[in-house]
Amino acid sequence: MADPSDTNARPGGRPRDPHIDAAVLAATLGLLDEVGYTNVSLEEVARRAGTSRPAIYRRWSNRPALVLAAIGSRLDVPTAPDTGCTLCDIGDSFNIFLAAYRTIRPDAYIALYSECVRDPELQQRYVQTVVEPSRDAVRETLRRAVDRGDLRDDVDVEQLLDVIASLAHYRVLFGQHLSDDEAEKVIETLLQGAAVDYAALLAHSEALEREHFDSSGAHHVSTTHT
Amino acid sequence: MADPSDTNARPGGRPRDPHIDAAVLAATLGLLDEVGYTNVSLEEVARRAGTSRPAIYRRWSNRPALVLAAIGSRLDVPTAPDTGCTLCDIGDSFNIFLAAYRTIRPDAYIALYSECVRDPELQQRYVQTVVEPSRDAVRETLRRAVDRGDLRDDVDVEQLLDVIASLAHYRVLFGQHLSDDEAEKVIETLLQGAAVDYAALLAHSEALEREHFDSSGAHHVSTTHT
Amino acid sequence: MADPSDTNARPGGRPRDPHIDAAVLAATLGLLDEVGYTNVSLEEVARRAGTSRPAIYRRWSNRPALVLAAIGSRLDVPTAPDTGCTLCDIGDSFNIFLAAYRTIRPDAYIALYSECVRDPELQQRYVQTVVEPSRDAVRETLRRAVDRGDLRDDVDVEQLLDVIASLAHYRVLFGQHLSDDEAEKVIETLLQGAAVDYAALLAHSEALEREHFDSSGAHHVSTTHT
Amino acid sequence: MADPSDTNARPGGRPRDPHIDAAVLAATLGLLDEVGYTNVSLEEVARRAGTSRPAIYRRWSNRPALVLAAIGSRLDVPTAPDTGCTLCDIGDSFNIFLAAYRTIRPDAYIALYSECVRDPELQQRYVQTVVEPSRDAVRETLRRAVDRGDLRDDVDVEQLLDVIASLAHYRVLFGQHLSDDEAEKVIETLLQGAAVDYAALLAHSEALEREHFDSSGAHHVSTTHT
DNA sequence: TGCTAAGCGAGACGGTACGTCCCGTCTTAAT
DNA sequence: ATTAAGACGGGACGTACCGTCTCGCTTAGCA
Repeated sequence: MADPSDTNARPGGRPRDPHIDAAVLAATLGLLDEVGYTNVSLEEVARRAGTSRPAIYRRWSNRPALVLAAIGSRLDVPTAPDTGCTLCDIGDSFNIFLAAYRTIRPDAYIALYSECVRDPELQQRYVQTVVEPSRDAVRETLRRAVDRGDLRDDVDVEQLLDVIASLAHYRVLFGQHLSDDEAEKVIETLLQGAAVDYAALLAHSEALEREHFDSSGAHHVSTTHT
Repeated sequence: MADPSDTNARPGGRPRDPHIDAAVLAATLGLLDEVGYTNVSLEEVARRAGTSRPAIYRRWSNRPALVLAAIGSRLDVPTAPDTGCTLCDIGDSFNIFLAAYRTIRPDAYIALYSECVRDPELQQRYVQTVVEPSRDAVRETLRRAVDRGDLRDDVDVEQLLDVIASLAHYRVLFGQHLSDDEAEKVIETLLQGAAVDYAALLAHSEALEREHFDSSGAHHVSTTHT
Repeated sequence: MADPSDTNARPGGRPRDPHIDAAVLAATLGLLDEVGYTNVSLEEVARRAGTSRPAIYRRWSNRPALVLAAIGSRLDVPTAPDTGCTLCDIGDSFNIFLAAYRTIRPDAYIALYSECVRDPELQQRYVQTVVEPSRDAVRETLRRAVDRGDLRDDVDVEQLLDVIASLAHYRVLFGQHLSDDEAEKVIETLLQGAAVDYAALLAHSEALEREHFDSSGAHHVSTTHT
Repeated sequence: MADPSDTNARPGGRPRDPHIDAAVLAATLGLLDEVGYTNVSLEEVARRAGTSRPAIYRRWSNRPALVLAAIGSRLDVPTAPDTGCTLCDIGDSFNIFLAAYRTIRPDAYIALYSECVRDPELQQRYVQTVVEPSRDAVRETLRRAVDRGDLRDDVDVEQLLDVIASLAHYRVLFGQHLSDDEAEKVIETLLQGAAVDYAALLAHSEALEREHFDSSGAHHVSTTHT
């Protein structure tokens, strides 16, 4: 995943110097921390790693691939908490997503991802490296909650995952990290629901739709509601 | 907002040629559509607009500022729907957020934003140009729902907004646009709640916490749960 | 000559601020001394003179015109020495030509002249400002020597002037200023002649020419000489 | 000399494309002929040569270095004539110096040299490329004349060279090329001498000096002369 | 153990685009 | 009417970096 086995189906010839791999990854991370993704130039990485640009290109096909590998080498795999307190565990989900942002400067992810997007394979690797591990952990938490009967068993876990993950990312993206209190409140809303009476809303919606369907063409949509 | 009034509080001096403004914005949008944000070079923009790089720099301080202005000039301000059907209106919220992605290629936003992030002022302008207008429209929808009594009045509208907006962005980001069906399901969860019995969960959580507090120092946290 | 009367046939309107003239010339000379002709930018001149570029252009049509005026304002008109010693006076000629180079850095002249060359009028003004005054002084010296009977009266004074002036310039140009001793030796050669027997050389030359003319076509040019 | 071997003591690395060298030199000469030194922009040279600016900078460190190389590639090395007629050979010296000005537009030399002056190494290369070859040829002519006994053997050949070279340059510089007739007259003066009686002039000068020395302090310099 | 060739390291290349300096001109307001 | 001064449109600069090519050396595997 993080190792440069990309282009490494090598039968014979001179073997690669493994010190270069390590030095390059370290230089990349250092530079990334200091100047941000956009300003990581392979030129400078090579300089710091005491090697040359082609040596890097031989290992990683391009800048995003390199940086992704470097980030992957630093990120550690999160594990799902299991405190017995469903509410606490779910509340902790946000922290799991946010952990990655405490390891690597947040803006790096956006910039990196913005380049990965252009290459399907790279994008997939990004997801596998950065996104999936956290989701796996949270997914387990949610599954457990469903299993315990704490969450409704018709809940689409994957979708709930999306909601939580996206909110975490969104807030980091726009500069306002989610506080624990806010996280708690969001969880409350998600679990309790925002509607006073969802069933009523649904009924009303269906009634309207039916009415609209009946009077097709005519525009006398009566907007009666509670 | 989109016009280059940045540096334009001019008492004397030769006035700017407005044709250049228009030509540059048009060239920028064209290039953006064709090659994506990363490959928009001011060199080429200038070439297509039939002007010079300095003329662009005089109007916009850098590439993200230019592209942001160009995008702003194309994006039109969304308005909140008011069909009388609360569920429909809220369901439409996703579309409002997604509209921006149908006007400009999605990857452009990520790449652009990843550069805006580095400059607080630019970031703010990004938010004002790209993010806020949609949020304003959706906020109105949600407010109206609360006013009607369709949503609980202790709901934090801003937070709900975040949840909806973030999900929309997240899915676009990772390449899987939200279908109408999915949107409907998400709304259902949000409004109805995911928990079987939220009150019970809360009570349990608090019980655990109390217990933990009582036995301070001792680490015999009994993980009793259903 | 030095004053900016170039473009100044002004009947009415707002009068020019004479302080600007002086400030600009001073700024030009200062800059010229510091950074050399090539690096004198009107931008910087205007800045130092506390005025604007158009104000300069209004007075002098371009950079060489300005610098020429500035140099002219510093150069003072040389006068012919008259010590009674013909040899000394002529020897002093070199000093007269070199004086200009001690007032303004030599490389400035070359660079300035290289731009003046492109405009006949400017070139003429350069000659009038920089070249002629010195030549006038030396011409007087030479005339006096002829009048006294110290120089042969079939000597072409203007040509002798060229020889002396050109040597002075040439040596400055190529970085080796003429020492007094060298000057003395050159004068000696010029006055005494380099040939052992000029008449013989002339006769031989004419003989050869005649011979060559006679045997037109045939190539038996006998190279007999002393 | 003319080739860009400046920075080319290369052990490893990709070799330079020699076509670019040739194309750039040709483009430079073409441009030089058309628009003059000052208006030779590396931008345009690169455009015409079908290459890029950095490729030029890699070969020549700056504009004067490039143009000098280009000129050097066109100039051919002059050889000393040896017609047996000393007078003719010497008369031809002017033509040797002027030949360079018939190959490349004269103003280019001034402008080029004015930029070379600022860099000692460049200036030296200018001299080697443009000045020395002609001087070498003429030096040989003069040496031969001395050897033959046609010129006095106490004549400083190098100085005589300076006089001839400087006059040639001076006249070109100031726009009046030396005609053959004028050249002949100058040679006559140089060889025959301008003074009626040089020995007398010298004696008088020395007498004056002695007198001045005797009456040190006292200023009764009697200006007696013939 | 010696030979061959694959593949390595590093240097330099050709080229794109950058952000800036400065030019010469136009415009407005003031005199 | 003409100035002073600000700002404009644009040409060119010198540089950073990209992705690639070339070289000479190292080393594994076959003889």
